[in-house]
Amino acid sequence: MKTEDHSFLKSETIENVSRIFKVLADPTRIKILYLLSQEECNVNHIAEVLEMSQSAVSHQLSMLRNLRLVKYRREGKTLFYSCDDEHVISLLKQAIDHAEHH
Amino acid sequence: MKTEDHSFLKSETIENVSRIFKVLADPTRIKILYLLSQEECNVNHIAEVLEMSQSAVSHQLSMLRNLRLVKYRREGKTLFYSCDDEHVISLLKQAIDHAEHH
DNA sequence: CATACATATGGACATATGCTCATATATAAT
DNA sequence: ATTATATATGAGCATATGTCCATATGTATG
Repeated sequence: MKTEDHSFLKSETIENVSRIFKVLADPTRIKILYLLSQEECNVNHIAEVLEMSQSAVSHQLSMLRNLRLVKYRREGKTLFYSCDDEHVISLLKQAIDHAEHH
Repeated sequence: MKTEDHSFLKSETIENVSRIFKVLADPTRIKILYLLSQEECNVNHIAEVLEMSQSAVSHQLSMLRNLRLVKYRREGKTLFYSCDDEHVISLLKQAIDHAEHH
């Protein structure tokens, strides 16, 4: 196989792929996304369930929002977050499956 | 849905999932793994094709070796690396697909 | 308008990560 | 043994990341 025969990835593609996996590479975000894949949650609920500070959760949600991986709806003072990217959840669940069954 | 109804992830699972995605989160490793998914390569070839230093490539291969994502065979002075985890390659290719077709 | 509650955000700090540089190891050939 | 080639590795450094702390913003209620 010669060098010319490679199918190279566009650097834009590489950056996007990297971005997806970076999100999924942090234990906290894994927990948040997995939780949200099961049910819509408000911020304090996430913080309590995952035993994290409100601030830490909010910072992570901010990131997930910017990347369009979660969305939210408001109900009074409360924001309910939920998943907004089925494909990323699919990647996550596959990895979980793989990790659990070794 | 009550807190008790959640199916929680074991912390060991979370760590393993995180480990998988951390590997895939770096552009350099994405390129290396994608290249190796196409053909078996020796270290210098990888360095040339990806325009990286031999040292940088070798460090990354060391990591990928420790995580059993790549294997190698020796031919004289030369080491030929190839992929050794089909599941991780599958995750990578899905993400590439997703990133390319937006 | 004052207060309380829910969430967001900016700055600081500690840790992790990936690269470079220099050097070590391994193998082959002379 | 000496030299050349291929790869590995340790130390150091610059950048990125995730959390805490303090504070700001937004919304409802009295």
